[in-house]
Amino acid sequence: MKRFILKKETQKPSEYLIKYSDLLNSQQLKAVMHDSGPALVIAGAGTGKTRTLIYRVARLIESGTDPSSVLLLTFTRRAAREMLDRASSVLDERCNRVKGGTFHFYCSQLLRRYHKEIDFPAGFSIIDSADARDVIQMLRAELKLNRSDKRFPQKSTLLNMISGSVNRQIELSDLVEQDYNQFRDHTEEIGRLKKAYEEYKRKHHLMDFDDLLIRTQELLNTDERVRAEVQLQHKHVMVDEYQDTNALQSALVKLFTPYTQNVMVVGDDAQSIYAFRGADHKNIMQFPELLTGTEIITLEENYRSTANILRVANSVLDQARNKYEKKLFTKREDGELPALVKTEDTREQSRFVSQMIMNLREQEVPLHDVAVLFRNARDSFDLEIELNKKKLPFIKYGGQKFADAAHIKDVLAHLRVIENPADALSWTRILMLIDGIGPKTASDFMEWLSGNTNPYELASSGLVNESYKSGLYSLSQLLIDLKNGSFTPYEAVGHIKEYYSPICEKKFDDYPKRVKDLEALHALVVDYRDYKHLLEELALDPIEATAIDVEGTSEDEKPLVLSTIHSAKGLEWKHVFLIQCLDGVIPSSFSLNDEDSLEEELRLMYVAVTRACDMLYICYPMLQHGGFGDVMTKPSRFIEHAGQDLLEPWLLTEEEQPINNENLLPEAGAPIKQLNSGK
DNA sequence: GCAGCGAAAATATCT
DNA sequence: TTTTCGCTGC
Repeated sequence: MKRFILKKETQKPSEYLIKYSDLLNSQQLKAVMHDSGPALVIAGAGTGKTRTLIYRVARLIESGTDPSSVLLLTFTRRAAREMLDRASSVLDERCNRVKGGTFHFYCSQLLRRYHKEIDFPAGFSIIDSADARDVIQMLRAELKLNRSDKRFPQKSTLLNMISGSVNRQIELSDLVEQDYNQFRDHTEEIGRLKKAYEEYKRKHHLMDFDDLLIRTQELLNTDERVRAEVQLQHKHVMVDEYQDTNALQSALVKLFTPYTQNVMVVGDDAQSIYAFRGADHKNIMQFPELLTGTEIITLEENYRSTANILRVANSVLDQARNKYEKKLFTKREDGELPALVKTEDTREQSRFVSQMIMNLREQEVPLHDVAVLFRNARDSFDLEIELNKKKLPFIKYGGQKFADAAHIKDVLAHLRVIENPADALSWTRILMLIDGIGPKTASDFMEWLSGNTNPYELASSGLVNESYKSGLYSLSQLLIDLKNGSFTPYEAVGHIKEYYSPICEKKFDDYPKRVKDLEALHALVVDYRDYKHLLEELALDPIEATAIDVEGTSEDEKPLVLSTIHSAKGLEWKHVFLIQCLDGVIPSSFSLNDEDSLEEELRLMYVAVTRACDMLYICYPMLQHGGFGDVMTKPSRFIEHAGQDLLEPWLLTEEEQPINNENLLPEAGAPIKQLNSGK
């Protein structure tokens, strides 16, 4: 029998403008050229995962795929933006028309488009977890659940439970049983609270982060027409950082999957660090079961780190109980041996790090190629003081977000009631700012507000009491102005700031700092066209950097990066300092009793180590100054047994500097290390 | 019903 | 160390 081969209608490699085969290794090329059907790319740290995705986007578009039929789901919106920008620069502008963003962002877009089908108004508000906790707190008091003799969980714990059951797609009662055994007597009340919370959100047109995902799932599961429409829009779906998706998100991937089954997911099971959000690192290995016929491509050549850094990384991973099928290799040279720096205390650690960074800067290493990483946002507080002292500019990622601060939320709440008059949460917030109005009065106003066509005429409510009359009038006047004035967000925030500043001064002792933040907010909203976009952006894509500048950063030198390890995911720097590398910090003391959590901390350590290209410095202080005197510390168990063939111990020597004893370390340029061979 | 104070408890990582 | 709770006086 004669076989006739039907050629697929794709361009031949030779016809591509971009010379993919020159730019990529064979495995990367395989992923980039992968055409149809599901694919799983297992990409170890530093193996060019992002590069592969970027070239795949370019390749698809070069082959004639309509950019708007490509969906690229990433972990942060910043990541999506950067990838598409880079794809545009290797190919052309068309790449910027690819649909990209986080699951939450894409779902919010779908829900706004199909708001009728889910019986919500298009102007629903998205609430962040701080808002969600406030609602829960309120309902908790309302349901009188806190009156019980036995301890009832705190609002954050409650939200963790509710959110956990949603994201992992398991029953709340089972979750309480498994993970919160100490509260099992309250299972029934917790269930009631969950129900009340859901009713409240529906009534006031609010959606929390989980709702964005769950409502989309419901919509696509129940409405065949919408599902078909959505699936038709995707020719290709790509998901980055798939190891950090949860059960709900993988269900969504399946629902987005077009009939062509063109789904490519990329990730590294050894870098899964979001279990606390319901992510399951096993998810990625089970992807072939989600979509049958999955092609598996593995990237193993690391281009980022020196061989010595990779050896440390591998020794971390070797401690895992869960063995990862990963043998990263590099053609890079050994490089310097990573340093293990033991300091007297946290102060000395800060002085060492800042001094080293100044030395590096003198050796022409730009500040921006250096990063300091840590487990918790607060672990860098002391260093921040030192950097300020030395006038080293830095930017910090992770920790409390700018938009989480109470004063920022206060200001934005005024805009939110304009956008969504049913947003009782924001109403309560802004009413309680007025002297004389507490929870009871605020809730009386809520009563009046529901079903009132002009909620901003607060004076006509018949609730006006002498004690808060003037405050209420000013608020009412402000809101009416905002509603009718058709201001830009910049003008609106200006008005609110004027109204709010005196309140801020009275409410907070540290108001100078907060007033400065308000200025920053004001400057920042200049780019937004309307309230809706502003509020949505701030909820889904909060300003990542929490801090801010240093005085005396005259030059436009790009700053040093301080970051939590979580926020450092996917990034790399030439020199990386890992500070506070202590047992109880990493691994966190909360994780010590649980195998799975401990394993996640180990992966976190792995992520931290693999961020470094040229040089890695692992630092820990021997003493921790606490409230009740000094506490001896233990270095992290993950590095405790690393031999001197892996990590070179550095001995810090103090140099006498009678003139200025702030500067106890050797001057820049002077040798700072000695081999601690004698131990 | 509100605000302020002191005691007690919890305490991270992020969309 | 900071946030939350409960109590007291206005």
